[in-house]
Amino acid sequence: MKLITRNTDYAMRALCYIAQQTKDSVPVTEMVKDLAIPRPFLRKILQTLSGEGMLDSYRGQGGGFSLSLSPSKIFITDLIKIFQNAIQLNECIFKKKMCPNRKTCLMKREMDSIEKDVLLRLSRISIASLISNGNGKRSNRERKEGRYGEA
Amino acid sequence: MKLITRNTDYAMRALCYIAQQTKDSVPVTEMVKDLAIPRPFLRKILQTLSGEGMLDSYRGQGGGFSLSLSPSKIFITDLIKIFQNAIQLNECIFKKKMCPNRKTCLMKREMDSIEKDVLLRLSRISIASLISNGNGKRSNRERKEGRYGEA
DNA sequence: ACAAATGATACTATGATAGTATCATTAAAA
DNA sequence: TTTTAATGATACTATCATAGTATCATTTGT
Ligand code: FES
Ligand code: FES
Repeated sequence: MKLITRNTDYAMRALCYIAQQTKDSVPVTEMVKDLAIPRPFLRKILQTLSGEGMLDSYRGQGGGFSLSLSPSKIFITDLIKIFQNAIQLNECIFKKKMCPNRKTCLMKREMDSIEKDVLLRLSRISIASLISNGNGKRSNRERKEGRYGEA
Repeated sequence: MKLITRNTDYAMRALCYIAQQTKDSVPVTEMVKDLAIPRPFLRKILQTLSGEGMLDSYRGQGGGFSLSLSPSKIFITDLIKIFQNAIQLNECIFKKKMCPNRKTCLMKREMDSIEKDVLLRLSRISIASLISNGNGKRSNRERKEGRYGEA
């Protein structure tokens, strides 16, 4: 019963890391040093993020990755969508088969409600909200713009 | 991202089913007919429940299973504990390794909080609460009318 | 030219989930 | 007492998601 898988989690942290750098772009080599994530795995994750438009990438020497979006506009739910399968807490096994009445099925109703709650709460966690407090310094960009986490 | 796996779900439904029977004990054969769960799988699940003290079992012809506890004292969290691994929504991957400060780690704090919420809500769902309304086996009338629920 | 980076893509490993399959034992009923 | 219908115990298999690895190609700054 895991809500967050490693690639999602790693992605979060990598994005936090990048957000906190002042450089124009951050290479994997550097992240690996600080984040202790297996290099090929992190590379794959970053490539995916790049493909999904969350990161801009720069090839060649001196290249690396930078955020495409403001840290306050990147939410953990975005990453879940990218890296994890269905956000679906229970599968409603007896679809058409036998549940007497899906509209009144308490099991389904409760699960749906819990799921809604979870997603709502997750959808409030942004990169900005994570780096704005305790998890490290704020970026220059944030400091300049006076942004404090939160959407 | 699944909160409830099949064995937990099947267990819930089987328990609901048993709770609704008037007989002293319900055999697997009968449950399989109505619940459309693969027989050997359901058998395994019920054996586990029996071993865990959720069901009493009666061997031999005319045997079967009956609830050991009142339906209002069987909660979905009990079943999750029995059938699923750790209830742990995120794994806190960077344990002692690198998280600047575990006490202030926002990621961890948020996840812990969400997890607590989910468990609280799940801990309120009992067999009794599920059978009190529309759920569980189809009534004789429904069976006669050939109604197969569905939304 | 070389070194340092990403892009693309295919492959492998592990573990959890979701089952199946058998044989042994018990107990009611014929 | 034999048959039959049930559970007990236990081992096996299949599938899928997660969690990675491994290579080669391409780009780009020095
Ligand atoms: S089982 Fe899916 S709606 Fe009741
Ligand atoms: S990463 Fe586990 S506490 Fe911050």
